[in-house]
Amino acid sequence: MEWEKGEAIWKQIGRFLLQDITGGTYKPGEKLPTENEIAKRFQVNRHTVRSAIAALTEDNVLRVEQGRGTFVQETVLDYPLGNRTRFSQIVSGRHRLPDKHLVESKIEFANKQVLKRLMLSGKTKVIRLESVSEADGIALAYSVSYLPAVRFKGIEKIFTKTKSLTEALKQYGLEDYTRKNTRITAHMPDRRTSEFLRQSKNKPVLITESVDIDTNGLAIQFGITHFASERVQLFVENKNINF
Amino acid sequence: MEWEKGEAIWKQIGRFLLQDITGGTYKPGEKLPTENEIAKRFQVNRHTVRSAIAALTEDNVLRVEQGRGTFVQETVLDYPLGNRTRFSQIVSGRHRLPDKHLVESKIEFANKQVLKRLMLSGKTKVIRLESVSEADGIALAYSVSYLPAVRFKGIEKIFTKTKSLTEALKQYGLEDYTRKNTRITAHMPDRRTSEFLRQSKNKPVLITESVDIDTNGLAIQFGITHFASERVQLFVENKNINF
DNA sequence: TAGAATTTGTTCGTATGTATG
DNA sequence: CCATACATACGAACAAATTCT
Repeated sequence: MEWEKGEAIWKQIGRFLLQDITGGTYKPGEKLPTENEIAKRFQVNRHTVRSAIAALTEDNVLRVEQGRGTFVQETVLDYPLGNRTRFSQIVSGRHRLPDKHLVESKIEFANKQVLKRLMLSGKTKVIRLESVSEADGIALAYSVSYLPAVRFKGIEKIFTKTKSLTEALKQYGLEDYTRKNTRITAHMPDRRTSEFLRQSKNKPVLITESVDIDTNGLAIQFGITHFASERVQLFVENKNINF
Repeated sequence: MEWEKGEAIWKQIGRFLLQDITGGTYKPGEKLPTENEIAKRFQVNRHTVRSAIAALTEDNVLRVEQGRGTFVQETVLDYPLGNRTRFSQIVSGRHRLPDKHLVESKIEFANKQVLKRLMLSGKTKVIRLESVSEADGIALAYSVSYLPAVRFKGIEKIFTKTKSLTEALKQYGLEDYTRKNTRITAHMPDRRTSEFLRQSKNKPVLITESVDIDTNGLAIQFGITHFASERVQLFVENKNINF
């Protein structure tokens, strides 16, 4: 291997690695060879390789996990939290192919939390929809939604066909709805969640709880969404309104 | 132990436990006796105790951790993400006593990420402030802030005295500033962070990255805040603006 | 780092009381 | 009076997570 003079070798190695990544030799999420192997390939000391990796880590191209290896950083999806956030629109807007499939649906009595969020009371039946959202076949989120059962009877069938809650709601005459507010927490995933997201048990999930309301202010959906923290970051754009 | 007829035993046990909690026998964050011990105390089967605990967990009074025990749920602080979010105001507004103390401050050259967020370029010096935010003496967040060094020279001294960034900035003639946007992610804490937050290594942290700008649109602060996910939940209130 | 002890989670089975038609 | 369903309560055994040594 010949090195250009006048530029640090680690910088040149960094460029080589970057080419391998952009060229597709190492794909997002994939493990790079060990530092020793890379050092052998370029005929340099391991420390030189580490400098290159450190620079690429700083630039968010690589991610190093002690004891495991070096990985190509997955491109994280910026998920805006607005009052008109629609999953499919966001993903398509990023030139990625959205998909959302139903995992399970059933009708049950609402518990206290669901009742409160849907602004209901008494013994009320709700439809519980579980779904997994993907972009380019990679799982991004696992959601549980609750809708009033009387108003949206049979919505799970339409949801399965259209793969979109927005579309399904249209069939019930709901042309428009907005998000009231969103609560954000972080937790370790339970087994079910980490399996759906195909994400390590040791990586946390970002959880949003939100309520959608129709134009009359009636609650139509209470949703709990578990985002794979590895692949999604939430984003709040603050409108510059001075009160 | 005598049980009232006409009401399930587990419901009565639930009330006893709730009294112990509201009465202060078990304080927020504290561990309850084991299920077996509680069962022995009330002379019932462990399952019966579990029913009572399950109900209190549903009501967000208790929190159960497999292998560790049952704990009194800490009251979580709703932390709104708005363009005028001020830590001290939020905490005082919840009738809790805010405190924010400086851990470390130094001047260094900005790295790429900081340069980009502060909308700067070239080799620029920034002030790096590390601080821990508390409410009633309980750590809620650990923050790292970067400010342009030229403009805010010596701000760490004023910050230490006033314990508030807002106040410190006023001394530099900045009467007002707003938050541009906020990025939210979740990660496992490094050792330093989990020590500052006095939170288990196995509990995630909620991380916000945000930029504050002055009334002229100039970036004045880039901050990375690590919230104890156990004790804080973020909150986005969606303004109901129909475009 | 390997294993024991502790603690909660899950799944059997059994039995009883109560409400419903 | 009977059949059925459901909630309650107990007991035992084992699985899974965590902590400590």
